[in-house]
Amino acid sequence: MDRKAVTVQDVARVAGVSTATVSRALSDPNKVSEDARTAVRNAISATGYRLNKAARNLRKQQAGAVLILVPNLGNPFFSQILQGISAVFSETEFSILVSDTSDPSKRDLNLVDYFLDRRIDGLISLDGALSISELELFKHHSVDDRIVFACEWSPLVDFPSVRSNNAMGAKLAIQHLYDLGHRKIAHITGPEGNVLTRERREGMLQARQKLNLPTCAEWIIRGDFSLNSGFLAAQEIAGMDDRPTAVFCASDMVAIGLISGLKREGISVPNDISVVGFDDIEIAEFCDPPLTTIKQNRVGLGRAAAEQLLAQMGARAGKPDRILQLDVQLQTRESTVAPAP
Amino acid sequence: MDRKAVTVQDVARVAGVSTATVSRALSDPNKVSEDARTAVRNAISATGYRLNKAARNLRKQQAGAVLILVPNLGNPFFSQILQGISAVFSETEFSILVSDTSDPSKRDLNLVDYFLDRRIDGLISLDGALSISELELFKHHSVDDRIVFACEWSPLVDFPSVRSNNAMGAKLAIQHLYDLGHRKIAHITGPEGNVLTRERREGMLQARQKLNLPTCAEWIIRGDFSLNSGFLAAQEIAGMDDRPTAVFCASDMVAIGLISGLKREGISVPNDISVVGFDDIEIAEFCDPPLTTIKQNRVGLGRAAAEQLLAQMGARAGKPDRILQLDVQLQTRESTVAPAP
DNA sequence: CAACACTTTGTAATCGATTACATTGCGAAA
DNA sequence: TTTCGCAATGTAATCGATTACAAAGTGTTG
Repeated sequence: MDRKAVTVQDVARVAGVSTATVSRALSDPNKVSEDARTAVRNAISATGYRLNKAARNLRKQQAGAVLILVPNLGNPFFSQILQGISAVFSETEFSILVSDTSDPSKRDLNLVDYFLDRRIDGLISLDGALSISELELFKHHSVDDRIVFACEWSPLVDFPSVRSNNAMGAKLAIQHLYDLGHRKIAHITGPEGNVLTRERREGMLQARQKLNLPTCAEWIIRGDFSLNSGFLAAQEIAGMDDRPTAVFCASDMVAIGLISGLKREGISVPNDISVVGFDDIEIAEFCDPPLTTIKQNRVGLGRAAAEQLLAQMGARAGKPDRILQLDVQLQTRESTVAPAP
Repeated sequence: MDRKAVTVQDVARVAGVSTATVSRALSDPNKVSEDARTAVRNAISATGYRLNKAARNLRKQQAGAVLILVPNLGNPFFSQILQGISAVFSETEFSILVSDTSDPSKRDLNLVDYFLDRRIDGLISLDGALSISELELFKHHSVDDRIVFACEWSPLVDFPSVRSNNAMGAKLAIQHLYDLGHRKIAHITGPEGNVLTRERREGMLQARQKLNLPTCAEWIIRGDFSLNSGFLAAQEIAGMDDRPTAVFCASDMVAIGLISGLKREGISVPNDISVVGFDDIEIAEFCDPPLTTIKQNRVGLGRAAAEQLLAQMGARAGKPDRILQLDVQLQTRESTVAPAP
């Protein structure tokens, strides 16, 4: 195995200084003299010293890690946010732990235990659906200042949060369809209870009202962000007496499933029905037809969340912007055209 | 903040035993008497004791974490493997660290340092393209028995590896096209230097030879697994004098890009050209046309890799199966039909 | 020159769990 | 009865870095 570990003691001996000086040279170089600093530096490379994190963590009462809660790791949407988070933390001392909240084997473990066990110093949750009891435990143990929501968030608490401007996205989508001449616009929602579902639906309803568009209960179709829910919605739409001329979907996956389903029903996109998605996932550009959608900056969202958490863990006085909303853009492609006359 | 931490000392005092007994009651309950065990149990719930991982790790000289190297976190293909890995480790004491190997900020950090710093006890790499110097460092520091490759692997070393049977997948694809009556079959490869590219191409060439299919240098088109490389390949194919009647793609993304590109060239899939993908990503079923492809069990692959690593870290005597190949299946959909007469 | 501030360094306690080693007590074997 | 083995427990050293506190050295000011 490994030869015996090199410790600060060894470095101190070789450098001819005390362990305190070695430690100081490493953590706060201006605290020691020029001479000591170089002596330590030399001794370190001579001995091949490596700092033992476990010892440091024990002494400093910290963990050197943050936990990222992901609703579904297999979903590329979330993993790109993770990518942004990862990019930021890779430049720091912190490691990132990743946990899938849909994992049933972890359901009985309280999240707050991660903090209490000192396994993490902070938490970023991409899952807005944390239980109220969980959230209260966070507050009760005063770790709520080391938590940030990203993408999704919980309406039950006012923890800091980084998110896309979902309402704006919905408005952009409706306005775009309106400008093309559409008046009969349907919406396929996300899963009930999800904050993103709510924001996008509200944004849509507001835009609709402002533009004085006709409404029809039938035109609000429940979905769940998945391909399949879009596919099923197609059948519903095909069977409607008063068919909409355009559909705004709560996600690109829904939109793709919808287009696939409509085709099967003999309905052509965009000739018969225009479709707008939400997210701008990579594949949107290569669909048939290429998908008009609302573009979110996922990697940027992850980065922003990571930076927010770092700022909070740095215990800078005063809470900075608690809610950061990133702009979204309309990405026009070929799935939307003016309605048939 | 937190009230002062409860330690084994406190538990020992309350339970009326020594710290050694408390520790033993926790780690190896049969070592202590029934009485002591219950006394400790009661004292723990009375005091609200939580074990300090940093202290344990320091003393036991371990990290309680494993590192997962992912070539590209934003790619759903990898993130589903990650999901499988996560599911297994969530039932153990180990946390998982995730690192994106495409992250430039980490390029200068030697991976072996993670081991030497005792930040991890094991490593699963989804990236087969680790540098030779990196790999040699692993061996040099004798940590090569705590590493497993998943999905991809490195041909430079014989570390344990869990992978899909890529050659078999290629053969299934070619055989399927052959059975439909295709003889002129093209292939869009993955990026040069990638092991998956090699295995799939070799498998294809072998099947092709066995079936006595005509070859044509033009029909092997270089790609890189991406949507865009498929899209570009479409133009190449459109311009060929002797056009193939079917294309086997090294990934579903390539296939989707290809179909999108062919359409743009006025070539219909599957009527003019049949297309087979590889992976069976979720969206394959909802493409137009739904994609015939080779199905890999990604989550299962992640699980198997995680279990392999656990077995190795458990230092069970004897090395078990060093290379585990998971079967793949042909998933027939509508992008393949008999060639036009 | 004395007094004071400031920088640099060293000594040793500390973080909290684990475990080598020592000790006790009890029953079985001789 | 003595001796041996085994189970249960306790004492204290240990893992390796950090840091409170003390001390020594340097320079400045009145």
